[in-house]
Order: sequence, then structure tokens, then C-alpha cells
Amino acid sequence: MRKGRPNDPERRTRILRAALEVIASEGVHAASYRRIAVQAGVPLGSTTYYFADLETLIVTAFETLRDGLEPRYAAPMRDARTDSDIVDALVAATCGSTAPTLEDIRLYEEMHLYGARSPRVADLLREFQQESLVILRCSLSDGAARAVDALMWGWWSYRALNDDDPLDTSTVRDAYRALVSMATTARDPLNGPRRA
Amino acid sequence: MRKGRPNDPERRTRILRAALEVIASEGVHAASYRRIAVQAGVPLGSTTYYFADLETLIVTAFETLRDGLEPRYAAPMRDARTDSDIVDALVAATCGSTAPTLEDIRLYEEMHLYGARSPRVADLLREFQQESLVILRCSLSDGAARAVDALMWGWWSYRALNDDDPLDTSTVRDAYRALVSMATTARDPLNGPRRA
DNA sequence: TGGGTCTGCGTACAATGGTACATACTTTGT
DNA sequence: ACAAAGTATGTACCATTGTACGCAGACCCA
Repeated sequence: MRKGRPNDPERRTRILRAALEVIASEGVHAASYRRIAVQAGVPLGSTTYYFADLETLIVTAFETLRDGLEPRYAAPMRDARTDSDIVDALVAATCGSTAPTLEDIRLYEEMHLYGARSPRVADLLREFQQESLVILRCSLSDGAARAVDALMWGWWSYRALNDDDPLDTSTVRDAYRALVSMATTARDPLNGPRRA
Repeated sequence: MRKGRPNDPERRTRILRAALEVIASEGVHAASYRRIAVQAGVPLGSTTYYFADLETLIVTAFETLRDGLEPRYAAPMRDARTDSDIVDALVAATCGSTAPTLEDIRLYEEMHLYGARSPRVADLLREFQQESLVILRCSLSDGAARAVDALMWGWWSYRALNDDDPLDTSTVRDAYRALVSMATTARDPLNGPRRA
């Protein structure tokens, strides 16, 4: 009695992708088994088979977001050497070539909200944040990293709300420049490095 | 045949307040007629009587948020005269005495998300934002005002996610100081004023 | 080939949702 | 005091939801 392999190994993945599509376009509250099944083009029973309860399905779907996030966001940041490089990378991540799509931002916002009620998703979000902070702290003081992180989220949020009014690149650049050259607070001796 | 007055004039207000309470603690998706009725201590029919459909109830509830927002947030900002005053006011609005409670932040986040699907709420959010920008532009350049607005939202969001890990006041202060003294971009000649 | 196990799916059910509506209660002008 | 208009509510309906469960193929080892 060896374990059988699924007939359609992509099915599970397809369901997860469909879940994210539904969440992005209709919101988490609309993410039902049935709605996701329709989006994925699979029968209802198929979704309940792969995911015993809806919470698990949704959380798992959110988890797959990380894989898409890391490379796009982190790589340019790690390669940055000068202050100017860092600012360029931040601008690009905010409203440039490496920035998340409006759909992705929607997804993060849905995730934030779901996280307010779901400890598992809240942990996931904090992991995202820590990951981002770790990257930023390679080049910035702890305080600057936190501020940059908060500002980027604020601008993403702005984009989601005003999708017809794109951010002004030079304004974004100036703001990051101001934060990057922000004085170290010199109150937390543990985090010394200001430049890699 | 004169128009009759409601027997309980506070009932409508009580329903709206109950709606916000439910939204803050359970999320918009949980804001049903029945749940709100229970919270308000009124019969189901009472909620459907005052608000023909649920969308109207929720949007109206969100609208009442503005009345509570303006005085707390705007007054200290308008009174600010020096850069230092402005920074103080911003810090206070972020994590100090005039800052929104965690419950209020949750409410704004729910509103953001609901606004992604409801044009009426999206308009309301843009009004909030414009209002905030108008106040900030009394003291700051347009670019700095936008950056400050985005950063504040980012930090509120942070507080909502990490409610046990309060923001470090001096970090917040340093970041605002950096943005407030941010160079004017000199690319938009319409908005000149840097100081009131 | 035959049984046992896992994969995959359709249906059924109890719970909950928004909304419609018939009914009762208040107030008010005459 | 009476009736009409507006206020307020309880009930009923239909749609939708998550989930339980039974049944059918597919696969593996003997």
C-alpha cells in the first residue's frame, strides 16, 4: 500500500492562485469555497479536499505571496552600495519597475485586515516586516529602516486609493533621501552600522 | 397630518455607533443587520427601518468617523508655528496624546478595504486625505505634506499590527524632522509656501 | 486479478445572510 | 375622540455559506 500520487498535481496550486485572484478582486469576505472553485475551474469538492477548512486555504494562499515578494524587492536593495543606490532602489520599489502592482497592494491590504483577526496571518505579516527590516538595516540605521518601511507602506496605500493619480517620482525620491540621511538616534548602542 | 417624530430619537445614532463597534471588533464582513442590532440592543426591524440597505448603513457609519477625527487631529497642527511645533504635533498624532486609538486605526483600515470596492467610501477616504493635506500644506511644502501623510499612515498601520511593541518616540520624531526640513522639489511652482 | 488505500468529487444539511412585508404602536390635526 | 400618516417591529422567504459524508476511480503490492 504505497501512497498514491494526485492525478493532477497542479490542482492544489491552481486553487491557491484562484484564491488570491478572488481575494484581490472581490476581497477576503468573498473568498468562499464555491467562489474559489469556480475561479479555479474545479469542482467544489476539490477545494474542500485539498483544504480541510477555509481558514487554512486562505492562510496558505497568503503564504505563497512571500515567494513572489522576496526576489523582486530584496535583490535590488542588497546590491545597493551608495546612498544614491539605496534611494533609487526604494523609489523603484515604491512606484517604479520593482514596485508591486495595484493588485498586489490590494492583496497586502486584505492580508493586513485578515491578520487583525487571524493570529497565523498576523505572524506572517510580522515575518514579512522583519524580513524587510533586516534587508534595510544592511544599509540603514535601525530608526531609518523603520521609517523607510513605514513610509513605503504609506505610499503603497496611497497608490491603492488613488489609482488614477500616480505618485510624483521626485517627491518620493526627496522623501527617501531625507530619511536615508536621517541622523542616527544614538540611543540604541546595539545597532551601530549606518553603511554596509 | 403632520410628520410624526421618532419615538426614540437616539436610536439611529445608537445603531451607527453599534455598527462602528462591530466593524472595529469583528471586521466589516461581520457587520450584518442582525449583529449590529444585537450590539445596539434594538430589534432587527429597527435597523432595516432606519437604513434601507446594508451598504447605506455602513457608509453612513463611516461618515460619522470624520466628525471625531477633525478636531483631535487638525487643531494642534494648525496652531503649530515653528518647525519644532509641527514635529511635536506630528509625533503626538502618531503615537502620543492626540493619536488615534488602536480601535480607530482598525476602523480606518477596514474603511480602506471597504473603499476598494465601494466608490462612496473611496470618495470619503479621499476627502479625509485631502483634508489632512490641506492642513499640512499650511506649514509644509506639497511634497513634504504628502510624505508626512504617507508616513503617518504607515506608522499607524505598524501600530495596528504590533500592538504590543509601541513605536519608539524619538525614532518617530527624527523621521518627521527629516521630512519637515526636506528640500522643496522646486518643480511645482504653484505651491510655494514652506512656512506659514 | 483482487483487495486495500488514497485521491477526487457530488450532494445534503444546518446555519446565517439580506430583504420584503404585514402588523402594531405613536403622534397629531381636526 | 377619531382617523390618517409615520414610526417601529416580528416573521417569513430565498439565497448562500461551511462542512460532513458517501461513493467512485486510480494506484499499488501480492
